[in-house]
Amino acid sequence: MGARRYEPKEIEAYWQKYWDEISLFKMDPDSLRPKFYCLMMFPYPSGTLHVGHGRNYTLGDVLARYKMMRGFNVLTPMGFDAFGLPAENAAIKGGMHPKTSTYANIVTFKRQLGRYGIGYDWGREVISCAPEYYKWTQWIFIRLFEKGLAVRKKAPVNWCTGCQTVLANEQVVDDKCERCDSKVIQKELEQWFWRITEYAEPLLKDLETLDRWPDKVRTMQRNWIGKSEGAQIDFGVDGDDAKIRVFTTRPDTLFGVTFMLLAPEYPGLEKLIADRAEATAVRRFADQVKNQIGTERASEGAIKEGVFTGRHAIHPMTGEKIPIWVANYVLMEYGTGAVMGVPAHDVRDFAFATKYKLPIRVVIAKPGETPSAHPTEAFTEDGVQVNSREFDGVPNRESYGKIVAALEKKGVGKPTIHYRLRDWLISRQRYWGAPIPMIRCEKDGIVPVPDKDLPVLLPDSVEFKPTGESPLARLDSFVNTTCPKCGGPARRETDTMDTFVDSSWYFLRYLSPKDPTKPFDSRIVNKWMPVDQYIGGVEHAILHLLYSRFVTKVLADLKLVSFREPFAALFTQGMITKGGEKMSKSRGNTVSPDETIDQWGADALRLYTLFLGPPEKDAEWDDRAISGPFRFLVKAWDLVHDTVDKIVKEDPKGLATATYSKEARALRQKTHATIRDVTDDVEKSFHFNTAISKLMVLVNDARAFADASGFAEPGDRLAMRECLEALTRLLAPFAPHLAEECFKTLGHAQSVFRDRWPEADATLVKADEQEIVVQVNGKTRTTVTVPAGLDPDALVARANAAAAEWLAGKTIVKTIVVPGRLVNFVVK
RNA sequence: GCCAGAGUGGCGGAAUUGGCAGACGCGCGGGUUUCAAAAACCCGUGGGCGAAAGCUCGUGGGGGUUCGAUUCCCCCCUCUGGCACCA
Repeated sequence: MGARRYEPKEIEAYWQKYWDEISLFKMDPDSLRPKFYCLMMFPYPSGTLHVGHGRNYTLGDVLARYKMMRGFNVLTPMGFDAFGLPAENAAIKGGMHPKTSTYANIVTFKRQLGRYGIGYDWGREVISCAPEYYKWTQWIFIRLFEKGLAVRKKAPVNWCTGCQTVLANEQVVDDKCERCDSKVIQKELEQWFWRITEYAEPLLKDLETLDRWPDKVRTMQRNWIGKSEGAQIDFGVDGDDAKIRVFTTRPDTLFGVTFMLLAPEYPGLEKLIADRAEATAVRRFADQVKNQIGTERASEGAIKEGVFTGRHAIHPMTGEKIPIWVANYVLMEYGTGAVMGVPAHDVRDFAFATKYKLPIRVVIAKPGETPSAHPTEAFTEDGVQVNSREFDGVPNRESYGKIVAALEKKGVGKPTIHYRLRDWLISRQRYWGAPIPMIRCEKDGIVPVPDKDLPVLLPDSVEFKPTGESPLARLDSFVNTTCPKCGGPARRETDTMDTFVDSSWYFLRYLSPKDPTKPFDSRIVNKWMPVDQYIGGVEHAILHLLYSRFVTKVLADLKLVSFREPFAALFTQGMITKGGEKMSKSRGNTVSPDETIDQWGADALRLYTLFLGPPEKDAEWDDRAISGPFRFLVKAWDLVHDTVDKIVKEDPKGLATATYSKEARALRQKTHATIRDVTDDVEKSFHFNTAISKLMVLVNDARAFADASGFAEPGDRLAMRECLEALTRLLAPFAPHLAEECFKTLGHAQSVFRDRWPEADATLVKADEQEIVVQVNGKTRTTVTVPAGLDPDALVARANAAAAEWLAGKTIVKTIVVPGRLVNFVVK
């Protein structure tokens, strides 16, 4: 029986304190070792952690500890995305001031992370709501303003009726607020935007360089940016000097245009209809459509409706008169708000034309076929031009460019690219965020706060009930100021910034968290960035990751950093579910790490979290199943403590020259195969679940060996010692407390994390014997155990003998030999 | 609708380049121990047939390629995620 029982409570606090004392997680700025920047998405400090949150930090901690053992100078910082609505909403409901509750929650989070045995370089902690941090968020805002990338403009914006503030496009899901699920409506407001659209092309193109990001995330970003190539074409208006510019991806269908469509919000609409008999009807229709929201209007299922404006456009190539309609399915947000209607080759236009009995003209046909004069559906495939004058007979892929060239020559069109991406609306009419550092002066207009006056402090005492206007606007002492240019009376901007601004650069601040003179030190940042491994939830696939990439590119263009992508590798972990649902306080299905640690210990919790399944996938939490990993820890502990006295005196130098029994050789083989497998699982795929299962197998095998051996032979003692030395190191990133304790038991004086990860000996990984599958007609009948590397003829002979029962009376037509694997006899 | 990803025992999940399907763990059944229970340990555990040896079916469904398919190809079904009147 074990000399000492495994008691997690007795060892975990000790080692946590010890790691702190030796500054295990402190990055060494002067080290010559290769750097490894291991970053986990910093959390919003809500009430308390649950084990679902814990998965993210556990993964990062395992990686950080592993990389330490591989000889890297590891940077693993942590901080808090501390501005945000939940704290403010709680305060409104009568809770504490957001600042008080946020800092209290941070204390809780840090304590919980500590109990997990998760270590960080806490000396680098950043808290986004601290003035020392948001000073630099404001500083970055001003740099963007100076570059013309932070602009105030009037636009239709998303307004969350629950949060009483505007939202970015990315924060609206199915017409609802991503955060609170309230209805989101459109409002025409003047707001601050960051012009991320200026970077649409590099944001798209550089995705190609991110080969260590999940394809899924790259695809999502690509779709979100939504590039489409086409042409802009100008149509004249009959009896008016107006021009209608359309964007189309199908200039090859130009000769099939039989009507024009305008969005109800089209700016030139009123001028076009003012003197027309149809004006009243058009206005009524447009107003009605404008009042529809989101999916009601803009979804494929929605009914296509429109009205004739009484006006005609002039076809740029044929001079034909084309009726102009207003239609609900034309969106002002995309393209120019005007579309050319080609019913023969666009399903939407076809539906519209059918409904309003508009002409349908086929201009692309399948080669060799005469198109129907009355098509029953839109033909959207490739073909050759017909009814297209000089382009007839040309395949549409070729005519595409030729038609654009012809338009260009006439000065009425040119190739164009459109993106779906919208500018990033960063204003928020709420309190708990970084104030936008701008001043409005009647004389000088919008003026940035001078750098020397930063930060613009967020005042503590404010009545912050949401009214649709920023709470700061009601605080005269905040609003009233003087113009930095003319010294006259001026008013401060009272909106605060979207919290995604705070999180779009925090990974840079970790590198000089206390620097009072600048947001980050370019020299240090250029050395440490990009992040070597970023770990976080897939819910940030677009929002945070796109914004961070954008800000990085802007900083690169400002010559403040020398890299254009912040995260070289990204890992997105899956959710942990309970009862098939996401863990959340409101569902009441959260599992507390504190209680789990009280019952099973931090190492068991970590191990079970990792053992649930591959970390990129969602996983279902089963309270009972943690007993498996716990029992494994007990077995590993007992194995070390039961055998240490018997093996400890052996000199490891004898390892290479000793003689080994068959069993001892098998143990050595298992040890080295496990080193190889666990290393591969960690290194290649983060598949810690299989790594742990292999360690379980090793412990089971080693236990059987220990029970059978009296350790009288030096070979047995050496093989066992080798196994335990490897086991404790391999286990260390996963179960660090237990590993440290066992490492000490084995006689080591320093931390296992200051030791080296074991190396597999390739010659020992190979087993002495192999079990070969013997098949007859592809069906497994038996197996034979043969010496490794037996020549094929001898192998077939052995297999033949073993399968005699199934081969009797048959003729062997063919024999398939896969060395080291199987022999298959094909018989008749 | 379009684009990804997935579908394997009662459950979570394993399976190099196609080569013993179900590793490892939970649960379950039986046993040891105990006055008893818990814990621990040992044995068993995909379905069907069989006393057993063994046979047979089996990785969402249907076809195909192959000596051999969870793996490759075609068609279909279901689920998850993303996009969705994007011109």
